[in-house]
Amino acid sequence: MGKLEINKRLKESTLLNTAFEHFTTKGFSKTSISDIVASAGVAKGTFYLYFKDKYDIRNKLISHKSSQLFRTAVSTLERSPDWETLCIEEKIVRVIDNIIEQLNANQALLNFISKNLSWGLFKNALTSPVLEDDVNFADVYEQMLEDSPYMFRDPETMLFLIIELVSGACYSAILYQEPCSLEQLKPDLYGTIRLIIRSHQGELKPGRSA
Amino acid sequence: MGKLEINKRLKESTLLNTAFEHFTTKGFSKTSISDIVASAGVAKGTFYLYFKDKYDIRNKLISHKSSQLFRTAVSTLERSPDWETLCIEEKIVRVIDNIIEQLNANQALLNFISKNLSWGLFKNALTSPVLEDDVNFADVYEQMLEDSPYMFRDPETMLFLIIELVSGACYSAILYQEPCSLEQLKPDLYGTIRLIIRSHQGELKPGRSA
Amino acid sequence: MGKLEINKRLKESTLLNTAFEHFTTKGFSKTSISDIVASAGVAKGTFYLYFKDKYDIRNKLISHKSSQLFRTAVSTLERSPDWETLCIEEKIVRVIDNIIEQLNANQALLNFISKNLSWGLFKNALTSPVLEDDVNFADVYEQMLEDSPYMFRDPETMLFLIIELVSGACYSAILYQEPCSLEQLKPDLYGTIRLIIRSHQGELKPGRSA
Amino acid sequence: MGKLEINKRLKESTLLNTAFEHFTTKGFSKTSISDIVASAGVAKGTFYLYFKDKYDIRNKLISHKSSQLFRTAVSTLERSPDWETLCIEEKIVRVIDNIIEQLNANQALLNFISKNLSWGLFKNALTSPVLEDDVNFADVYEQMLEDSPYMFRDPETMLFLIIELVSGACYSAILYQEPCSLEQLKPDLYGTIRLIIRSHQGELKPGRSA
DNA sequence: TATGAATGAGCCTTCATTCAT
DNA sequence: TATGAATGAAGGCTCATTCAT
Repeated sequence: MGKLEINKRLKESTLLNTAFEHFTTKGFSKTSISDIVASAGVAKGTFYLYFKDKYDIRNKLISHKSSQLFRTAVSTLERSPDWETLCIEEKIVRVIDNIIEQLNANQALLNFISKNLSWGLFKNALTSPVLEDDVNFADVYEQMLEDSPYMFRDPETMLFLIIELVSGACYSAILYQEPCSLEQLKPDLYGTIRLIIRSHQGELKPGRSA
Repeated sequence: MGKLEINKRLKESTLLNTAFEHFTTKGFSKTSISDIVASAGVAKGTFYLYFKDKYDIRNKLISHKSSQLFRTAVSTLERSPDWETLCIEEKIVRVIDNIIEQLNANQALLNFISKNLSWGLFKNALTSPVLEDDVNFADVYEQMLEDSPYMFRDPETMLFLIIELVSGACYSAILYQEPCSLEQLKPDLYGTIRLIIRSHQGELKPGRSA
Repeated sequence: MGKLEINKRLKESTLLNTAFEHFTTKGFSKTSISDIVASAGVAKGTFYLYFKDKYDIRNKLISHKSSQLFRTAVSTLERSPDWETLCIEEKIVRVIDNIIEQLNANQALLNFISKNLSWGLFKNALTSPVLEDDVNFADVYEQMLEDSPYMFRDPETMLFLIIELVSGACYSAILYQEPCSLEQLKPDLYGTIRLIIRSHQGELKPGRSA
Repeated sequence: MGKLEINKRLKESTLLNTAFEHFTTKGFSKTSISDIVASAGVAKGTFYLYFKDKYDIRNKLISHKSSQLFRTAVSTLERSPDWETLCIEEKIVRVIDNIIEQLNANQALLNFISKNLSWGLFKNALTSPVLEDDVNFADVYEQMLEDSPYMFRDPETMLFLIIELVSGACYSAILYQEPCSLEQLKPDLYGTIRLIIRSHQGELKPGRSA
């Protein structure tokens, strides 16, 4: 990678970071391109060399940040000594919990992602990383399913239901303590997630034992 | 209510209707006050006699429309001969189903509501009607709980979980057929709702029988 | 006409005047709306209350200025004691000559009009005045034809040919002395105009004598 | 001409061609340098190695295209068996007619040339070819005059008047059918051209017979 | 000769809001 | 209560040109 190429990566990354700063601080629609480039220390025209428009940078940010949440969760959890021994239900709940805690600690990020996320964009984020080291969560999920001794009916819908539930619930509970605090919500929420998983769980795979 | 009072109500109502038309057609941020007042046939200044600003009319609209969804659902269902005999689980699923079908038939409305709804605004919509004949769903819900022979743990959270799940899932399934069509999603979705309800359902109330 | 109405007329007129100043000084494409409103002493938004865009004000200006050229020519010439006695050929040449002299004296105007004029716009200018007292040259021309004892074949094409010839020729001769000075060109030009007129001139009208 | 020299010519020619494509398709001011270089497949900076700026390439294009019109007309007509026998009046009318038909068949070119042509640039085009095989119309015209048995008063002005007349008239008639279609205009137009020529035509040259 | 990333002034236009009438 | 002319900051975006490589 030549010097010039590195420089370009750097610039794109700077723009993404400063844009994120502004989006989370004062919201997407109140952030202007001028704001972004001023903070990034580049000219306005430069912005348009890297991104088609404001929506483009937003979508790339969401993809990137979502991916990052999963990467952090997975790489943290994989280090727990008991990870490999856990059943899929437990694994999923732990991943969710880890992500929720990340969001709880970074409410600006939660606000930004929730307001701008759609399942389509999200699915995309999980499969096509923006930056090179973004994790591909789809692979991780598939591995979990494979490792499980059980078969699963419609794993995509299962994930979808879980994510929609979690994403709406967290937004409200973390940011507004509505209808209750996150801590109060968690048991119920995780209970519901387990119910969803179990209701999609089928028979033992041939030649496997629980 | 004097003639003048009626006239005012009429004007407010006209503004709400034309604003809704524009918001659902081209979105909130692309609708200008000019658009609204032009369609409503009043002067720009007049708008500000009825609403504080653009956000004000949007919020009132969401409240009103959400309320209307419930009112329509409940008043339709109450006419079914078997309504009174249904258990609460069945009642809730039917209400949800009715609303989902309304939204499926009116996707512009779904789009508008989903993009702009938050639990806080929503709860508000269900308890404090904007226009006089908007139903108070909180009362209906409470009545359902009272009619049920069972006790319920944390009914507000239960409703919250259900609504967050449904709202995210519908948005994606109806508008984008993601991760599957509405018809394909329904069994899973309603199954999950029933799981949530059952997991909150407690003992028989004293002196009641199932 | 109310005070407010007068004020609006005044503002439109001011905008037209300052726009003309800029267009003729530094050209259409190099004049910005900012330039215009700054000189006119109004806010930028105000411009758009009076004109759709830059093209709109340009077209209105051309119409207005073209009309004015004819009005000035005709009203000047009508005051000559011999005007009524002149034949149509002579009248037309005098009108053209008067206009050419106006343009010779106001080369910025010539430059502006020539670069932006098209026959369509021009015909429009001659028939539908922008401001109330703009003359309707079409009426004057028709009157000339009527007053003439001769019939004319295709008078619109005749006028068209004359105007296209004059407009191209003047532009070059006045502004660049190409292929010769205006004074040197005039005999030839007017000779050609007379030829065009005569070639369209037909028989005596019934019951008329030359 | 070395290989390198050829390569340069080729690049210049490619740039001219793609620029022409864009100018005629969407107009001069709406064509950007980016558009041109992208189509030409060269880098932006390269453009400035061949042309001073956007105006430079436009002017060169006009010169080239105008020249081409004449070259095509003359070389076509010279092939007619009767060409040598024609009088100058007839020759000029045929050249004009040929050019008009070329423009009628290529209205984008007409539009581009008319909007950007001035007598100065035009005269330049006819005398100083941009590319090597562009014809020098001035020579052809002079030859015509020489071949004619008649003397001509002020042949440059004569040509000037004809061209200004034709250029304005064609623009309007071909592109807008105003004030009438090209076919309807032609007799009048060519009649006028003949009148102009005849009015410049003088005595027989000494020692010549008609 | 050729490249193309970077520039940044400048463009047109929109629009929520105010206020004199 | 109602009007609608006026505001002017702010917006997103373009593009001719430069210059280090």
